[in-house]
Amino acid sequence: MPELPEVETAARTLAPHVTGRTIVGVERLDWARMVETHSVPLFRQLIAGRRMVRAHRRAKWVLLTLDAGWILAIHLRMSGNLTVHGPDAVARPHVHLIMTLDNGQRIFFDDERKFGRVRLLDAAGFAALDAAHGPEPLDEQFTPHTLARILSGRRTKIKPLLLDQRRIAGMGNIYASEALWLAQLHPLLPAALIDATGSTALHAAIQAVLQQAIAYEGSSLRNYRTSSGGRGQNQEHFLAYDRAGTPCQRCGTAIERIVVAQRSTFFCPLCQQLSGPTAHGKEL
DNA sequence: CATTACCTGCAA
DNA sequence: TTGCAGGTAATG
Repeated sequence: MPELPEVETAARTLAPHVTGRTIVGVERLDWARMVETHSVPLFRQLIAGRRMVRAHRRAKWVLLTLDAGWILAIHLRMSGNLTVHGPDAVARPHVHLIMTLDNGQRIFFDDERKFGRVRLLDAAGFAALDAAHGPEPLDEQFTPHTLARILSGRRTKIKPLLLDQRRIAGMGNIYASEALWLAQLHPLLPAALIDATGSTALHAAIQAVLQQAIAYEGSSLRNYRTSSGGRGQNQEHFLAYDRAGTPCQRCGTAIERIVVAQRSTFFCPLCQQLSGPTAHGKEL
């Protein structure tokens, strides 16, 4: 499920509930593979008694900064949700991690498909995680020039490149299609063939698509909920994703679905051409 | 580069 | 029953 906007929403809505609170213990942890860095007993022991200093996001990781130099990094993968509940809330069986706080509130990590992961990282571990990811697309340092350098010389198709977390952090299957639609770039266009006009348009499109989605608290298709339990609203504003057969909002042509790098990809065959006057591409 | 694996649930 | 789902890592 979650891409950058959903993870950002999760971190933001979690922050006021966790900042300054202490984790008194782990009430449930029934899926051992979830914890990638430690055995379950050691993990339970290490986070018990830790005070949480901050909740934020890097790439698609929710980061809970703890005292004693630890960072609890949580990846929601396809179906994960982080929610906050009171002492009496009943956790459904898909909740595989429950952390109890010193005020009686509990954090549920609900994860139907069990792909979600948590890591308890020290400073070096976090530095490695950070270094494994490309720039944050909403940072000031991410400029059209940054993007142009990422694209230059890469023979890979633009859509899979946008999904490569080592190149750009946080984009996923929904927002890659949305950004390419907005920038009028064909998903199969080789990255190196995108000219300055195209990379400038793509830069603006990536930021616009992500900022809009954050403003709507993410896209809720199946599983995703905000940390307070609500649905995001951005799915009401898709212009390409999941719109195969419906008219393009620019030109009226039916949106098409193709498979690129094993992922569903949606685009307008008229507005997003591999070459031609609207292609923003170098001559092929 | 493509395929498979990891998991579960839902719709066609 | 089959195919598909917002992600990623591990294989040929």
